[in-house]
Amino acid sequence: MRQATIRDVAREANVSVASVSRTINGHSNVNPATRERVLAAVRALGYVPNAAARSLSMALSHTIGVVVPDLHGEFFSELIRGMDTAASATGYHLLLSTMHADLEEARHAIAAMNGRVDGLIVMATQAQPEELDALLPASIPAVLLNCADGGGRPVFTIDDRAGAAAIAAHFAALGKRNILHIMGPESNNDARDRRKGFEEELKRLAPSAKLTVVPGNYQEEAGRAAVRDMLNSGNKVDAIFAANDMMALGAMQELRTNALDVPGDVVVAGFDDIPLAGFLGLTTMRVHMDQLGAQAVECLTRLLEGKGGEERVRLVPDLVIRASTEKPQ
Amino acid sequence: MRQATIRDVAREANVSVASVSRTINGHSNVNPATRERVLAAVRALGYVPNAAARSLSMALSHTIGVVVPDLHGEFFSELIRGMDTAASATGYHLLLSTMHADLEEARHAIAAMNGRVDGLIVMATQAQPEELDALLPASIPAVLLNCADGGGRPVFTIDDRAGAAAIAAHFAALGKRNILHIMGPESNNDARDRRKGFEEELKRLAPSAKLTVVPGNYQEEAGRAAVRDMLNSGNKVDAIFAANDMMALGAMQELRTNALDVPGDVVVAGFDDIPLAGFLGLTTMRVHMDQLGAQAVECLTRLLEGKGGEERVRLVPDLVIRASTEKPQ
DNA sequence: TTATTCTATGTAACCGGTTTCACTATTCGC
DNA sequence: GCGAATAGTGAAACCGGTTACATAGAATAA
Repeated sequence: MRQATIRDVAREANVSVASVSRTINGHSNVNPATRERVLAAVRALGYVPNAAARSLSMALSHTIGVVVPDLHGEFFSELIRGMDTAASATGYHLLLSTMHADLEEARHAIAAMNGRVDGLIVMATQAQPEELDALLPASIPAVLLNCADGGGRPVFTIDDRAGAAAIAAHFAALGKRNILHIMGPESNNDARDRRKGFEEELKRLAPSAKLTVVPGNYQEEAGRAAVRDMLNSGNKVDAIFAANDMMALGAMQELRTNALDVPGDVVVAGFDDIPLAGFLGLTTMRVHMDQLGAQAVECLTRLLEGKGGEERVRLVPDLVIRASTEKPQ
Repeated sequence: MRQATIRDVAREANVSVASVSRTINGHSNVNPATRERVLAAVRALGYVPNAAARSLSMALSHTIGVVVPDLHGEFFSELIRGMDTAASATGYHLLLSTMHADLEEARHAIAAMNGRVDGLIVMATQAQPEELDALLPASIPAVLLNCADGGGRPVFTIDDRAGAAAIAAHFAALGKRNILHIMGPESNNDARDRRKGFEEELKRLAPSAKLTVVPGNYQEEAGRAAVRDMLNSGNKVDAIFAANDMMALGAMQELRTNALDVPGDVVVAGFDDIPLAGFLGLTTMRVHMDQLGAQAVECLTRLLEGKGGEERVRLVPDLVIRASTEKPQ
């Protein structure tokens, strides 16, 4: 069955399309009697305005384009949930494209959004600032997520350095002085920032502390391997900070397998606060992806309404202290 | 900066808009020299076709509208990931709306998609078939997720009954005869199906078994409470099937708190296979939300291309046997 | 050579809305 | 009771694409 158009409604109600449009959009200068006739016709025909036509003629779609990489697990859904909540609160919709790896795909995704979205939210963890800039159309506003540099565009990031620094402060306060950091992939911005933040804060608060950094890949097994190597080398650390929870959990398990007590002999902390961390009592930094998404959307809608310019927000994660660094009372 | 339009390109290349359009869309009847001039103009102006205009004139958007409830945790992201992968493989985009609770919101979300999408994928766990039918426009195809009845439309569901039956079979094979089922919310279709599938299969395979069913709400605490009640009542069950993993984990913890061995004294199984389940050794049914999403998209694209009609697919979850029902070797 | 096909291109209508502008019929001020 | 302001309405242009149709010129057939 063909969808009724505004002209069908106009014919049915014996008015012009202009009157129908005015009625639909709640303009004031419509006679109540006319309005009623139009609304009756709308109901009778089951008329629903065509969003593409409206976008075209108004040059406005009330839609936000979202381009994100293939995030794993909770993060993705929390980010989207946060965006969606903020967007629907202000009457916006979300056009979603996930971007698997390469930039060419991102370019294509963004091109396909031209005309359908009023603004863009782009998360490109690995892209270089200048690549990213070439990607984004100059014609519509964009907000970036988790980027080092936005080239004049608002950027919202998780403050990995501050988060890692909080762990360093926690370790320092506990009096730990021989510390192991299991890093994430070197290519990853987050991983580098977490290392840097941790290292700097530790040096500041406990200059005498010894810090060993070993590579990892965000997988549980990397945490295990790091602990095994540590034990084999005879290096007796008293605290471990892994760049994410999965590695921290691996490390914790391996320590216990080797009859070391956590937190008695070694304290362990991670980053992210995945659900498992709460269940297994891992101290970690809680990252609020939903807030990140919501704030990005709010910033973009502000931009779309002409108010607000560049912004640079770093969302600081919360330190969640659990049994892995604190003796049970 | 204003986006270049097709007329700008036509002027720049000294041709008509028709030639530009033909070049862009790869029609054959364009002179190579003209094509080159057009492509040069496109590059010079940074022209990107306006998707809204194209949708309008072709009555085709290459976009799929997705309306899903606010799913918790992994499910949402896996579902979307599955859809996105399948969609982008066939050149489609995803316009997402999450629907918090009420139908009015769903109606609004669907109305806003009119003209923007070629088809719909709708998941409405609580809506009645007739309500749902009234919601969906007759003008575009739709595929339903997790619905009892599609009223002629394709339906893709997780086969909760078969999944629950698999647990029943597992328990029966283990020789368990005094069994507790912790249900999900009564209002929930999934919860009712899981109970039904479990009950029926158990009756079939072990008619002598005694089954107690207690209410729950999918929260961890409900699992704990159910075990406490069970212990207080003196009912000595030897197997517990909770309608989801969180309740199963709560039950498992409470059993161990009360010095009961899992799986020695009581075996425990859940449903969903959340990441925690793997970590804590909980036997459960693995639900493949990504496959559900991907298959729904593939079905819809088939529908959009005119091939394929009604379909009813039940995706059977996999039984994953872990330490909570099986003695370690 | 002339009639006929074919290729390449342009003109203009159309998709379904919004909105400017012109116009008529009121209502208001005096 | 008359001119001015105002409310209500419709015709038509426009948004940026696609495409049916017309047409001119070149290639082919007779």
